[in-house]
Amino acid sequence: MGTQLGNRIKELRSQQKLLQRQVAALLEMDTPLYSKIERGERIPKKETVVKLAKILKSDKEALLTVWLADQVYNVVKNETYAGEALKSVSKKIKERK
Amino acid sequence: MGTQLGNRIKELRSQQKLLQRQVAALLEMDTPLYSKIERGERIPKKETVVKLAKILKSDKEALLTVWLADQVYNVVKNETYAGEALKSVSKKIKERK
DNA sequence: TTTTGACTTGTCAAATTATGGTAAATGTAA
DNA sequence: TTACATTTACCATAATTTGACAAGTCAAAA
Repeated sequence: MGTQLGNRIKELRSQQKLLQRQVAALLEMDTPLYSKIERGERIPKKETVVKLAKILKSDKEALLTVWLADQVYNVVKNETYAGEALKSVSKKIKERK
Repeated sequence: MGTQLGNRIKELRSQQKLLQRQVAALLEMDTPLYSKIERGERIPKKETVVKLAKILKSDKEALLTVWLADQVYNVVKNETYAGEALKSVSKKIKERK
């Protein structure tokens, strides 16, 4: 399958009428690697997501959120107790200040 | 620091009056490694958690849930948008059947 | 149908991180 | 101190991740 981030940046790239090759160049990576990110075969670094937000004129917070969600999903996707675990982490997170 | 799983198994082990050395032997690992798991310096494999549930006469589901929560927490702990990301993953998880 | 350009696939070496162990240090109770 | 439980420090290896390159597919243009 794909990732939320991959789907989103592909959509944004189309809207901006940019080629993978062009975005890849701005990210200073090669096209195949960028292609893999769009298809969810690779998850980019946080720093790359920040650059992508600028290149694609998108909201940084929104992109970083889906990027993080993709990573969390990877951890829990095949787990029986994913629901309970997520709930418990949400609670713990809220307690931090 | 520490992990939920580490705290829980330490508690269970004390209740059973077992030594780290004994639990480690049953898990077929050495004591320092088991010690690290209790203190949250290492996250054990899923399989190890299942064995631990038997050794410590605990509920398998409960231990696996905290084990998974520890891993999710590791991914999001320093992230600004952790709350939103967790929420989005919870939603996605509920949709799967 | 041949060519062109965008995108994808497969593979690989290098870098990074995880894992599991040994030896030594520390703590603690008798 | 002595004996034993636990922790810390370190290290070698294994597994995973990363970024790159070569070659492939595919669609549209010529």
